[in-house]
Amino acid sequence: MARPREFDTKEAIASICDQFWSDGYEATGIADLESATGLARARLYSAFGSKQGMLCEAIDFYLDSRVDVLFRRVDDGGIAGVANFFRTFAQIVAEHPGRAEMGCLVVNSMIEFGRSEPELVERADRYRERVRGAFRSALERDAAEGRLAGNVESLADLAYVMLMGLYVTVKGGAPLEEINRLCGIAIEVVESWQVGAK
Amino acid sequence: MARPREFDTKEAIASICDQFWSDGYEATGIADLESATGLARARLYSAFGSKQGMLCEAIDFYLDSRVDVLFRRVDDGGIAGVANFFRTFAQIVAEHPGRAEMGCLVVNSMIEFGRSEPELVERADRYRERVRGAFRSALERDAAEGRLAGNVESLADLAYVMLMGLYVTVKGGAPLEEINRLCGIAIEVVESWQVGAK
DNA sequence: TATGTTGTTTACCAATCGGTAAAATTATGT
DNA sequence: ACATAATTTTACCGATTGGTAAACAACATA
Repeated sequence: MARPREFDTKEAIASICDQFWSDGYEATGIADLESATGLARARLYSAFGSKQGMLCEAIDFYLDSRVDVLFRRVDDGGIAGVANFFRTFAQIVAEHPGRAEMGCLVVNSMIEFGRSEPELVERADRYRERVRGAFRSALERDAAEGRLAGNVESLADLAYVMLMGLYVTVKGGAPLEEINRLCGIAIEVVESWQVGAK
Repeated sequence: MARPREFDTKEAIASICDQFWSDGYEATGIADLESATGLARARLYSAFGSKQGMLCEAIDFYLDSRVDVLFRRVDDGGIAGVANFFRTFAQIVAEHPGRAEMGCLVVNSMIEFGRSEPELVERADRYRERVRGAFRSALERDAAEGRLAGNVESLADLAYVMLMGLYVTVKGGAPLEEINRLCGIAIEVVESWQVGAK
């Protein structure tokens, strides 16, 4: 019941998210966030409290938008859905190298902060749960019909750990051919889970 | 033919390495490096040129000491050597959580810098080559005697990508049981490469 | 012992860091 | 129209950032 905000909070968070995502937390100054959002620092602080607070909101936004969009098609795609996920991954790296080199905001933040900030550890936990959950529910469909050779949870974990390895490798600037090879291997591994595949 | 250094350069680099390793590049200030080495900033700069120069030397030291020591036993250990590597990894996480949470200096640096610094990209390349090379040469022994079910390079790549995924997960503060589960899966995968294992 | 060369010490730099106090502005409820 | 409560604006803060210039000290050679 007073003067309303003149800017859209979600929009600001989206810009902040992109900034942290592409440059990392420590490497981005408040000035970078000002120019990314077009808002003066005092406005950012009155809305979000602190730089860490901005990161938390950015990660929440990232989880609710980017991550969810990325994994929604995996959720009920079966083994093929998981394999296609890695195919899409390779495709994005090939076609949008700039975006691919940003890696994953959560992975980047996990490495920058380690377990020093509980609020971030909790978000990292949620992230892992979402990723593994997507792979799990995808595989469960095939498992229910006896088409999966192996344990759902273990194979979902394996898919998760391969994906994390890929993120690190891409961010590390590995040549495209290497990324393609690694994605190909991941796809082979996933497809070998079909009963009678091997 | 002039005044000699009063400190051991290697020792200083080792301390600098530990500092960057545990706190990351951006998060460590020159003051931290001063107290880590016991040397005044001007001495560090006269010896190493710049903060980035210190990181480069730290990574070189890390590659020549830590990484090499870690993988020397893998080099000719066969499938069992690779499996034991992951067993040792799980053991270190369980027994020395503090050290484990530091992750890997090269992985951490890859994520912090991306491909923005060519000198670091080159070192990241060397790192990946060393890791994959260790897994490859380990597997080649068994492959030569027909005990390996699969392609050496692909399986070495898979071992590499799983290891990277583990580093990320550990650094992200995942609970010990989760790490143990993931390591167990990696071990199962590796051991399934023996002919007649499955 | 004089000199050139290097390392060490001390003090310092401009720039940037994250963060904030207070005044000015504006929509809303009455 | 007026008071109220929130936002926006402007200007600013002390602390820290990475980095350096210059005086001083130790060694090798001549």
